[in-house]
Amino acid sequence: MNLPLQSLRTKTKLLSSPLQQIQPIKWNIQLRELSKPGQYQQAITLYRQMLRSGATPNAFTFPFILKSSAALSLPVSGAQIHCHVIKSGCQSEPFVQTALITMYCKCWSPDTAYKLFDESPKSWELTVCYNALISGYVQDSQFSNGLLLFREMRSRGVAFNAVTVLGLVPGCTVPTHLELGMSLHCSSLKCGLNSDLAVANCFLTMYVRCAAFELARKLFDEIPMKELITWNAMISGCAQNGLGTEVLDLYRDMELSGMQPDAVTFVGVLSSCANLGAQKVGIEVEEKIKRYGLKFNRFLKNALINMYARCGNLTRAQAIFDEMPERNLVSWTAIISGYGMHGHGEIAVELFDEMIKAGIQPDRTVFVSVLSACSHAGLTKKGIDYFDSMETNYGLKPGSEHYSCIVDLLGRAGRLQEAHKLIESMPMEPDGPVWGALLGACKIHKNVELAELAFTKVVNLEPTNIGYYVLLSNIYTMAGDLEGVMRIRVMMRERGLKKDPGYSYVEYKGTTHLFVAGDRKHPQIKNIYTMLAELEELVKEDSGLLKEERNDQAIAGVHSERLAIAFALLNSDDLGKDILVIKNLRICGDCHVFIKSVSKILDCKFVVRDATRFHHFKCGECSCKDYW
DNA sequence: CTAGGGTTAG
Repeated sequence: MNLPLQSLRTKTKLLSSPLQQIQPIKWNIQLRELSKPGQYQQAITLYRQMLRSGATPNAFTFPFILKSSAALSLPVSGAQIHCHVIKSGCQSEPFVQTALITMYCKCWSPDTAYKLFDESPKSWELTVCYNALISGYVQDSQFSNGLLLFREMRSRGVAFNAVTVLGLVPGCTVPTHLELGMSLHCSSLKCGLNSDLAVANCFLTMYVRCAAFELARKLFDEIPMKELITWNAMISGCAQNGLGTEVLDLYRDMELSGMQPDAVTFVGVLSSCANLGAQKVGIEVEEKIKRYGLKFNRFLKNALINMYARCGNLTRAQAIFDEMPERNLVSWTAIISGYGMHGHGEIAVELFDEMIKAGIQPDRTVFVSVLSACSHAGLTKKGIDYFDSMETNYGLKPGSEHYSCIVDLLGRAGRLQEAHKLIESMPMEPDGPVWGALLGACKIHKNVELAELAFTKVVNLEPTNIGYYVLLSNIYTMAGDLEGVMRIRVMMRERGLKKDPGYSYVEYKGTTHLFVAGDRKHPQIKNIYTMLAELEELVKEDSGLLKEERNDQAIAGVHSERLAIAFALLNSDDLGKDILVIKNLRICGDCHVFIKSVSKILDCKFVVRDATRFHHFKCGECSCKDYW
C-alpha cells in the first residue's frame, strides 16, 4: 500500500539531487574544513553551491558560514545568511544565535548584535556572547559600551575568562584608560589568567602603547617563554612611541635569544631606523628580508622606502618605489614626504599630482606631507591651493596639523599678518605647533611684537617645551633686546626648566657617535677639539662670517654639530665623495653659517637632518630656502 | 559536524 508513495519519495530525491548530496552533514563537514584562515572565501563559495544543490542548511551549517562571513567582514552576505537562518527556523538554536551575534559584531554592527542578544536572553554560554559583544564594541571604537557590558556581565555573576580580557583590553591602549587597564590586569592575575600568553601579550601591548615603559618592561621580563608576538608587541610598541634605540636593543636581544623575526618585527625595526637615521642597520634588515623571502611584502617595501628617505638615501628610496608593482597611499606618502624633506618640493608636488591621476584617494596624512613639502621649498601658491582643495575636492576637513603647515608656509613667505589671521579663523582651538610655526616665522622675518604674542600662546599650551623659549630668546638677541633675553632666562629658571644640551649624532662605519655639547667622553675627543679649533680659525679667516655669530650659546649651549663635523672630517678618507648625514634636532642660524663655510673651504658635502627635514650643504650653499 | 582572542607602514 505504501509502495507507490515510497517510490515517489525515492524518485524525488534522485531528481532533486543527482549527486545525492541532499544531506547537509556532508556539506557541513566540508564547510568546517574551509572555515579557517585563508579559506573563508572558499567556504562562502561552497555554501552557495550547497544552496544551489538543493540541500537545506541546518543548525550545524550556520555557525561555520557565519564565521566565514564575519571573518571577511561581509555585512551583506551576513545579513543574507541571517534571512536563511530565519527561513530554516534555526534562530533559537544557541550556537546559531551566538554565531549571529559574533557576525554582526565583526561586521561593525555591534548594536544589531546587542539587539539580538537582548531580545532573546537565554541562559546558555553567556560568557561567549558577552565576549563577542565586548570585543565588537571595542573594535568599533565604542570602548565605553564594551566596558558597560563587562560591568553588566560581572554584576550578573557571569564568569569572565581570557577571551573577555582580550576583547576589552585593546580599548585601554590610550593613556586615559591605562588605570582601568591596570585594574583589569590585577583581576586577571587573581583569576590565574596570566598563564595565557595571549593575555600577557595583550597587556604588554597596552603598556607600551600607553608609553608606560617600566611596567611594560617588567611584564616583558617576567614572561619566561616569549613568543614571536611577545617580541613584536614590545618592538612595535616602542617603535610607535619613537623609542628607536630601545627597539634596536630589543631586536639584538631577540636575535641572540634565537627567535626568528618576521615581517612585523622588521616593520618596527625599519621605522626605528628611519627615526634614528640608522641606515646601516636598515641595510642589514633589507638583506635579511631578502634572505627570509619577504621581499614582496608591501608593508616592508613601504617601510624600506620610508627608512631610506629618512636616512638621506633618496636614490635607493626612489628605486624601491619604482620597482613596486602596486603602490598604495602609504607608498606614495612615503616617497612624497621623502622628497619634501630633502627640499625637492617640485618633485613632491609632481608626484602628488601623479598619484591623484593614478586614482588614489588622498587622506589627511598625505596632505601633511605635500603641504610641508611646499613650505620647505617655498611653493607658497601651490601649497595654499592644495590646502583649499582638501575640503572642496576631497571632502577632507583640515586638522590643526594642516593649519600649522600653512602658517609655516605663509610665515616663511613673509605673510605674517595673513598667517595670524588664519590662526584666528581656525574652526578648532589652535594647538602648540600652530603658534610655534608663527613664532618660527617671526624669527625669520624679525617681528618681535607678533613673536611675543605667539610665544604667550604657545607657552600657555606647552609650558615645558624649551625650544620655544630658546626661539624667543634668539629673536630678542637679534633685535638687540638684552633685557628680553634676561626675562626669558628668569622665566625658565622660575619654571625649573633647564636648557637641554643640544646633541648631534653621526653614523660612521656602522656605529653611531653621539656628541653632546661640552661632553668630553668620546675616545678621540682631544683630536676632535684640535680639529675644531682649526676649522673655526679657517672659517673666521674665510669670510668673517663667524664674527656675526650671535650670542646664542647663552641658552642653546655649545654647538654639538661642530663636534660631529670635526669628528667626521678627522676620520674621513675621501672628503669629496663622502656624504655624511648628521642628525641634529634643532638647527640654528650659526649652524648654517658654519657648515656652509666649511663645505666651501674644504669643498665637501654635508647632509644634516633636523626634526623635520634635510639640509644639503655644498660649495657654501644650503638647499633649504630659509633666510637665516 | 556547533560560538569568543594577542603583534604590521606614511
